[in-house]
Amino acid sequence: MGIYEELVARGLIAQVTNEEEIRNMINAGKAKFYIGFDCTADSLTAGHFMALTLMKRLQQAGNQPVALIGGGTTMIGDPSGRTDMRKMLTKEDIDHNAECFKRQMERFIEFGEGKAIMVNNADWLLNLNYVELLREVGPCFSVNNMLRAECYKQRMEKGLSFLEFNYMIMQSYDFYYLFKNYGCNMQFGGDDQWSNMLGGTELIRKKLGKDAHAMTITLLTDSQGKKMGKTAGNAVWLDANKTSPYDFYQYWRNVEDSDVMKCIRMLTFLPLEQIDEMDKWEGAQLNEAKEILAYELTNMVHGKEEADKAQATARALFSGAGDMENMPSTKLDPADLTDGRIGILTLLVKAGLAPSNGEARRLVQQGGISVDDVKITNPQTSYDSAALGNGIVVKKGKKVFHKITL
RNA sequence: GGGAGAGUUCCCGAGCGGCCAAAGGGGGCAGACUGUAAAUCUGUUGUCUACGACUUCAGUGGUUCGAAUCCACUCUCUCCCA
Repeated sequence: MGIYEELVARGLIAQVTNEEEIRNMINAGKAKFYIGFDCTADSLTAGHFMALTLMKRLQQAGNQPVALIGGGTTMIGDPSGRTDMRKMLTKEDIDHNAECFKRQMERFIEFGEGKAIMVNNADWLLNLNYVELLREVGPCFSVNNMLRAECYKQRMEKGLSFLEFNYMIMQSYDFYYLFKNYGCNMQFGGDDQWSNMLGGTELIRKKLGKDAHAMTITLLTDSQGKKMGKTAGNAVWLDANKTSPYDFYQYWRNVEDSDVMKCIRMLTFLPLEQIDEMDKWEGAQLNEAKEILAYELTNMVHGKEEADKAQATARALFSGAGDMENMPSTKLDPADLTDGRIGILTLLVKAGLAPSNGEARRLVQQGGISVDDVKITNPQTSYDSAALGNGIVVKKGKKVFHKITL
């Protein structure tokens, strides 16, 4: 089985420009492909994860990845799937973010001589001259066609600024530039990028008379059709400081039944035969599949040691015995105490378990808080430094455990 | 540039000058039930020194005993015409 067939079997491929040619190319390891990453934050998210694994799979098959940091395009803002404008970042921020991205990417793909390369489109986009650019690529774009593109259609009612309208042109120019200067012959991206990517292949065809290819990855959505990789609107980060390995593990441990196998298939590197076997599992047995999913992904992102720790901690917390060492914890400052005591509400806020005092109060009153396995219902409850000295375990709801020490 | 309309809490979306911290839905959080699942039912969802107090309805200023509601100007967005 070639890599292309494997990608199909894993359900990763959404759309391709020319199936025959792409299959031959990537199966033979002849593709030099790029994936663009807009660097709006200083860490990649679980949403980028699939793109990273895809780069890895293709690299393993002998293809050469080009990781494109969108230092230039980030300054425009991709309108696909958005209603708000992105805020413009400074050059320093973008450089910093790009550095962070690269470090994270190195866990997945190998950079270096003859291996993967990283480029930043700020290097060529920022110095473009408006009139020159218009004359160079302007004639190759049909406004009529662009307006028909799905990503703009959705925005025709909500409003679309000229700035954002140009995003497709910038992305197309990237592909054209990479094709010409780096011999990059293929682009990958999320399925929502399809029209932007076609803009690039069209531009290359019109300017150079050559064929370039594009392929989109199925977006990972849950059974409700929402993009995965977010909890309550917050991204699940790949940076351990922003989302702890334990939380990362728990995110995947908690996916719905109907999504586990899809995630395992699309995101892990487990052999397909094994996955096909697991497909037969149902009911409570899926819990095992979730554990495998969580472990595999944590292992890939944070390494074996962290994955082991996260798994041990999770097992301990949910089954009652074993290693509780690595649960998320907060160390209080003596200054947080008044007269040597701290109230439960303040404690919850300090530990980040509740955003406000009122929220903390409600949690307590509704019976959502336990301390050292004792349910707390009185908001006046407080703890002294002696109790805190030994460390206490606060449980919020059914799944959130947090250790407090002084 | 001319004309019409809109801006409400995390999101969508009601809102008569006082009974509005603001209906309803979604989402979130918690409780029950469970398998760390889903579905379902219940509670809750501005902040606080919490049977009370304080700050919110794009912004600024005004009218009024009293404004999310009325007036003026500003900003942003949508639609129609150019």
